[in-house]
Amino acid sequence: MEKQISCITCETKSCFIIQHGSAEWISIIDICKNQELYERGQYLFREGSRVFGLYFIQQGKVKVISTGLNGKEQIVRLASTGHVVGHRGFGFEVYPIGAVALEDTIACFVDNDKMYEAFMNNPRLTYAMMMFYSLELRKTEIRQRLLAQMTMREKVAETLLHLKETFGLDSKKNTLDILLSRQEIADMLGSTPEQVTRILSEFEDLRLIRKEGKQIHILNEKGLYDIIAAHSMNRNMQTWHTSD
Amino acid sequence: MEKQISCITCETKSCFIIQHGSAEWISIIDICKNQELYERGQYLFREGSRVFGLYFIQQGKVKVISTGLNGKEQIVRLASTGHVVGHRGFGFEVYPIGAVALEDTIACFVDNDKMYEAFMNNPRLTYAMMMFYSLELRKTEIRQRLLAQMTMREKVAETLLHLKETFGLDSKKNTLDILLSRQEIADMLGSTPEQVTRILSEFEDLRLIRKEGKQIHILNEKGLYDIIAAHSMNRNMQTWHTSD
DNA sequence: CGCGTCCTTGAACCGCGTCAAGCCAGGTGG
DNA sequence: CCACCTGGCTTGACGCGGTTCAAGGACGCG
Repeated sequence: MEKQISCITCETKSCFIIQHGSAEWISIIDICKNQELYERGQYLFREGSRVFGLYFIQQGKVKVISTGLNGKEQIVRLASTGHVVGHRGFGFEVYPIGAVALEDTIACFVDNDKMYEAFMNNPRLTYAMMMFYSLELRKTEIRQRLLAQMTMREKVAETLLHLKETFGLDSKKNTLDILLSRQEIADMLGSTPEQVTRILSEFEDLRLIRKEGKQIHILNEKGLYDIIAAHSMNRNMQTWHTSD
Repeated sequence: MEKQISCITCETKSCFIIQHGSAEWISIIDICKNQELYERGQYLFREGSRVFGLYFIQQGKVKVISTGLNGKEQIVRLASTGHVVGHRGFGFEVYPIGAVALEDTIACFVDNDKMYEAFMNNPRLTYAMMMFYSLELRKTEIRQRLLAQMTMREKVAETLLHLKETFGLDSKKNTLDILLSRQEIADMLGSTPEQVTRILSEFEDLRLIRKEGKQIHILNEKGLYDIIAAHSMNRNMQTWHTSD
C-alpha cells in the first residue's frame, strides 16, 4: 500500500496519510479550522451523545472508555498523536464510547458530511478506511482473547509491553511516556487497583520493572515477554491496541 | 439506508443486499458458480491459510474459531444463512481465524479481485462494507466487556439469549434451533464444559430452561435477562454477535 | 500541621478451573 | 437381544487465583 491514499478538502485543507503498517492515521490537518484544545480530564465526547464526526488527534493522549457492568469503567483503547478517535460511532446515532484527554490534547474535528462526501468521491479513501476498520477488528479480537484467557500476571505484562509500543519511552530513561493511575490500568484489564499493585510489586521483586515515583521503568522487556510466552506459546501477533 | 446497495457481477451474476439493521448480508447468489457444499465438521478455511476471498453462506451454520492460548479453541462468532464469513481476513495475507461447518452448509465464494473491483467501481458498496465492519467492531467490543467483566452465570445467560436471537427457535417448541456441545459453548465463553453443565443444571433448577435431550428449551427468557441485568444495569445494547 | 487522594499490603472469602468418578446414550459385535 | 465399549454429560471434592474488605503509609496541597 502506498502511503498517501487521499487528500480530502476540509473547510480549508487537510490531508490524511494512512500508514497501513501501524493502522493509524497521521493527520496533517495543520490548517484545519476545527482544531480544539482539551485539557487533562476533559471529554472530547461522551458515551451516548450524538455523533457528529471524527476526531484526529494532533497532539496529546486520550483514553477511550465505555461504561461496563455495575458502572465499572472499561478502557477500550488508548490513543495518542496521529490517531483517530470517534470512528466507533461513525455511521451511528450515538457514541457507544466516550473519549477523555489524559493530558492536554489538541484534536481536529471533521464532521460526518465532509467525511461522507470524501468517501463518495474517493473509493480508495473509503477502501483504505474500510481496511482500517478491518485491522481494528482484528486487534480488538486479539485483545478479546487476552481478556478471556490470560491470567492477571500475563495481562499486566502484556499491558506494559503494549504501553511501551504505543507511547514509547521518555527520552531520559526507560520510563514509560504515559502516566496512568492503578485504577486506570485496572480498567484496561477488567481488574482492581489492588491486584495491579500486587503484580507490579512482584514484577519489581523480579527485577522486571522499577517504580520511579509514579512512573514505570521497564528493566527487562524480555522477561515480561517470557511471562506471556510461557503460557501462551504464540504471540506472533501485533499488539492488540484497538481504536475508537 | 436503502436495502439494495449494489450489484456486482461475479463470474455469472450475483447480487448482495445489505440489510443494514442486522448488519448481515443476504446473498442472492443463486447462479453463482463458486457455490460449494461443506459437510458437518468440514473447514471452509483454516487459520493461517492464505486469503483468497469472502464466503457468503447460502444455507447452513458455521462457527468461526481461533486458536487461543495454550491451544484452547475460542469461538469468535457463529454465523448462519445470509451471513458473510472470511471478511476478517480480507486485505490480509492469511486468515487470523478458521471457519467450520456446524451442519451441512452451502457457501458461495467470491475472490479478492472481484471484491476489489466492485469496491473501486462502487463507492456506496465500499461505504456499506465499511459500515458493516464498523458494526462488527462494536459488537466485538460489547463481547469484549462480556468476557472481561461478567461472571460465568451471566455469560451463560447472555449466550443463551444470544443463541436465541441468532438462530431462533425450532418451530415445534421453544428449543434453540442450534445444537452445540458443552465444549463448544465453553469455547464461546473461555470456560470449561464442566462449568457450563453446572450452570445449565442450576438454570434448570430455577425453571429458566429445560434440557430436552441435547436440545435446550428456554422457559423463562426474562429470568435469564434478569440474571444479567441484576449485575449489569445497562443492557441497552444489541447482542454482541461478532463476525468473521 | 492536617486533610485528602492514591498506593500498598495483609487477610478472608469465593468463584471457577481441575481432577476424578459415575452416568447415560448410541453403536458394534457376538 | 444383550454385552460391551466409547464419547459426551453430570456431579462432587479440592485448590488456586483474584476480588473484596480493611488498615496503614506516602505524597501533595491548603
